[in-house]
Amino acid sequence: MGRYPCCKLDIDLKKGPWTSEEDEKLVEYIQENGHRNWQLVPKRAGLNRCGKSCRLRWTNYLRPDIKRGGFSEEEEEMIINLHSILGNKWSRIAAHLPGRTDNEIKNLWNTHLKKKLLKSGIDPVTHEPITDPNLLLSLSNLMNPFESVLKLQAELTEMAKIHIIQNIIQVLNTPSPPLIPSLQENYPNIQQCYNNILAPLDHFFTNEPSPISNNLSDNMVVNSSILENNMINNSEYSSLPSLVPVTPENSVPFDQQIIDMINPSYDDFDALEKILDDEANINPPF
DNA sequence: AATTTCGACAACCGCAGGCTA
DNA sequence: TTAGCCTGCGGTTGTCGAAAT
Repeated sequence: MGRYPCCKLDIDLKKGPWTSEEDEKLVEYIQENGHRNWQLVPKRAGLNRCGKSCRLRWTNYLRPDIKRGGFSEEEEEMIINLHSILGNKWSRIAAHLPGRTDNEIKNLWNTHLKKKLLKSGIDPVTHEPITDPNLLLSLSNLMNPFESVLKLQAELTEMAKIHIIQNIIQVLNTPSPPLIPSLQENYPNIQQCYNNILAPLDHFFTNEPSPISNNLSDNMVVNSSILENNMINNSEYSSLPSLVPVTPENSVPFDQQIIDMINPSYDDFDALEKILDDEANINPPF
């Protein structure tokens, strides 16, 4: 039954890098006899290697139709496109690139293309734009470990703040029974809401002196125009988690928190942070 | 100049499915 | 029919040269 014993039973077989003499022997033998049975190849070629090792050396390095040298831009693009369709099916990808081996493509992917995509903000697994904060953090570490972490933290903070303001707008636009009757009466449309509530809030997110308070944290450096653009134009804004109504267990009414937030007597940023914390507990943005 | 770290790539390992004596 | 080898494949490791310290 079965075939010849497997070569792995032979413990004296050589491993590791091939010498030029071994290469010569293997090439010479295959050119004369072919390689119908890889287990016989090393024995008949006079090599102290297993058939599997010979096969790999031939298919990945010695084959005459192998294209040596670096990959062109076109080849790299093709690999990326094929990978987005086929995934880690290296042999199937290699079939579309004459002269390239699956091993070569796999190595190129792991050493170059993965990083290239990450730097472009593309997830190398899904080929979609990166949205996972953890992945973004990894990417940041890859590019500029210290500076980028601070930048990313600022961006995440900005997103959280935008989320809060989105919720404020949503509350103000909620039809009857209104969640915040007093505010809705005072600001019946979105423009008025912005003029009277959000515009003053801009000062919370800039490093300019605020007419409301002079005691704002220097860390709040989010540009108000970015904030506005995000609120009005950014499609991601609409994908933020939906508002969870404040429950009676929250001791401070939500409208009172907003009023407190824009009140000139408000002398610290703690309340806004409290709202941010509450929001995070109720409905974490990520 | 010596040593360490990093990147690229060749080679190996182990598994799954196919094949054959 | 079936035991067990063969082949292909994807993941992982090892080696070596270049760059950095």
